Amino acid sequence: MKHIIKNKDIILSDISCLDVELCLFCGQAFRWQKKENGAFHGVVKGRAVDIIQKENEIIFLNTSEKDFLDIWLPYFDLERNYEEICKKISEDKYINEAAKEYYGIRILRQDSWEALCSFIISQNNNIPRISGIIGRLCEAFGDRIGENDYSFPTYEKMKDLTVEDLAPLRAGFRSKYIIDAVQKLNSGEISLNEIEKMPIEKAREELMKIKGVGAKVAECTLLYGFGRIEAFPVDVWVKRIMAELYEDGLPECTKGNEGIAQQYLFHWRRNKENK
DNA sequence: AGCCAGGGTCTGC
DNA sequence: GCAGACCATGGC
Repeated sequence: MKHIIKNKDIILSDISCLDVELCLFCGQAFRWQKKENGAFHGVVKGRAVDIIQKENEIIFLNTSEKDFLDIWLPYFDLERNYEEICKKISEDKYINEAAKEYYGIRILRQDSWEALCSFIISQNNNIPRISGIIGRLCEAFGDRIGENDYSFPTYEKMKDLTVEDLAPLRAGFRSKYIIDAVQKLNSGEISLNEIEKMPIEKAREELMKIKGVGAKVAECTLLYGFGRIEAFPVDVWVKRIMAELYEDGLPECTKGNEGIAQQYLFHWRRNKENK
């Protein structure tokens, strides 16, 4: 893929396995909106952007090359060869079916704290409500960076908050888990920088020291927050798929890319339910 | 009204 | 180590 600068826009061409709408709305990120004009609006690392996808190009509006390289290129995981990975994991016939129907899903490389916090909120919850809670979290405690845009609050910024302070979020029993994560990160008991360098088994253990972080939330944090594409979150939908199609576990062809296979299967299975 | 949602904790065996 | 109650909230 190539990018050029035009005025204040970045235009991406030679698109390879990248469907922006699918990436943003397949259940891995919770803060994006589709505007009436078809543009996707969101905030990452305190930067708001509008993205338009056309036939053969994707336009990042009103940004800079620096932000494109620092933020949007890693966020959409543009340096990874998904073409090749999809071909490999599609040796399995069901993944092949899912990947044909939803070609262009990539794993978004989100901020690790945002991913951790978001997936703590996700437990025993549904996607629209998760988005609502996170939206209220950002509005209440993030920085206002535009008319209706707020950054995701850092854990440093949330340092002195109590469970009662989170009441307006209507996060229910998850509030105490968020506070526990905030405290463990601020005290240094757990370090996201350290987790990033750990082998995955150790990283899992470390994340699960936080109350409200079990296997599934840890796996989501590793996959979406740390770019560990071998992480394999199993939620109710993936559990269904495993029972229906893969009683003996994932096929060999997914090895090393389990998280990407998971994303295709999750979205495929979840959408099939509504037909 | 009851069930479900990108689950986890706690208790009791 | 595993099953089952319980956890808040909102949509259907």
